[in-house]
Amino acid sequence: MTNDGAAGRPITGSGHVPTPLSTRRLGRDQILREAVRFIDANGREQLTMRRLGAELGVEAMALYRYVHGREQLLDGVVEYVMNELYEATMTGKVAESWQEYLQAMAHGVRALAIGHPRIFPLVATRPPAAPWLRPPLRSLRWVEEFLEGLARHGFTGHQSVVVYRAFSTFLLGHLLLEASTQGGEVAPVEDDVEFFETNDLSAYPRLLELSPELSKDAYDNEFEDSLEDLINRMGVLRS
Amino acid sequence: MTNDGAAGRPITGSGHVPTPLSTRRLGRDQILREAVRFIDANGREQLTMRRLGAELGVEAMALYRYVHGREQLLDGVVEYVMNELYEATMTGKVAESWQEYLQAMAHGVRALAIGHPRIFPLVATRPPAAPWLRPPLRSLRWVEEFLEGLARHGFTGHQSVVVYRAFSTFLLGHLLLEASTQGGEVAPVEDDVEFFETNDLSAYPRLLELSPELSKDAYDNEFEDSLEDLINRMGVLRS
DNA sequence: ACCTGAACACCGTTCAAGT
DNA sequence: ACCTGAACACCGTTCAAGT
Repeated sequence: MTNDGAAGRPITGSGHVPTPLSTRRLGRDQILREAVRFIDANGREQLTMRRLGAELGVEAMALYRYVHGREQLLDGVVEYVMNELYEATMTGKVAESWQEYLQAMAHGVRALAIGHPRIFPLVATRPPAAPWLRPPLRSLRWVEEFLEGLARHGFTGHQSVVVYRAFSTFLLGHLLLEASTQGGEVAPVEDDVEFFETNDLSAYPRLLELSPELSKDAYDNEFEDSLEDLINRMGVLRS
Repeated sequence: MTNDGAAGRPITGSGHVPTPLSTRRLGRDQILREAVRFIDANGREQLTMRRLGAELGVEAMALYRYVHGREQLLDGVVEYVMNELYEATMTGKVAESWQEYLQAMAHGVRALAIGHPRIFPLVATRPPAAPWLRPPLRSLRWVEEFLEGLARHGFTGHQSVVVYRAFSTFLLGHLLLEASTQGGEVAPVEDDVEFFETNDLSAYPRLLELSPELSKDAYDNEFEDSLEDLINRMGVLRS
């Protein structure tokens, strides 16, 4: 598709491999970047070794030189967006209070979930590298830095673990929900239409009564309010 | 595999179709039950139309008479376990207080997650029928009854919606985490070994220091403690 | 060194054909 | 009415072969 024409490829002189212009040499980073882009655009069901190859102007088999297989490719995709998260959350200026710190971390992860709604379920559900590396915080480097930050703000080791656990659970619940309704496999409108066609809500009076309120998008408030609750709860640890 | 021999099948008399004994006639329910059993045993990656057919002593194509395709089959699996949940939580004796009620509901869903750890991710991540039918509570009938129960215990419609939202988020975060470490695609021991072989934790001093505490299984306490917090928070609504 | 062609063992799904 | 055989358009992955 984005193949820039083997026929008209400019040959750049001297004997050796004529590195195609613009299309940089294939490599793990380029592959992962393209995979992320592809999933963002088409959903993870559509991602196929063969299609990803085609998108990069190469046969599927060429990818195996850089990733061990499809599963490892998906792990690589998770790794890729976690690196984005690291850049976004860990390289800015330091927070003044631990409350601000947790706020910044939470909003950073949320931005990832909203920015890549079709990738976030992978971050949330791929089998983790270590059993205690809890989704959606799936990067050793990120978690190390997170614990480090907590320590800087006066948390003991034990307290940090409690915070890490509560924090990851909180993010998983809120963001997986938000991402999966956003990056919906089905367009929301079509969804509703199909739904009311095939389901007779009249058998469910309570749902019928509350469905207007249930349909209201309240993710922003839910997130902010529960985050504040979480932070308050964590404050109790320190007293 | 469970095919009981077309060769030795007993013909039961009069002209019409000789319903095979023990192997009941193929039907949607039997297919879904087998699919659930199969995923519990082998994981959802292994579930294939062809293999499921074989397990039922039939070619894959025969399944299409009862389920529209693989996606619908997975939806059916979710439906199946949600019906189990309904039986488990909604047909017992009624709770005396709303706190007891929420406790019972929460523990019911947790029992589902622990009882079917390899199916729970489906319940948690399949695109929902309606955008406001929030995972992991993926049954109109169940949610209707849940809201009904809240009303019985004196919650207004608006309050019920708030409770439903907080409750679903809570369950999603806690149980998806617990289920995915339990129904692990990789055995936990093998996991740890592989992990320490391929990752040099010495670059992460904080993780190294805290890894013993991080490895501790604390799901029981985490669940009970946060559930209590959640219930307390919901209590504030009513004041 | 890096990519490809051909091949293998699988998929989901359809449809005409068998009983 | 219910199941199957054959076929189609795909997969992931391997490996010897090309340049």
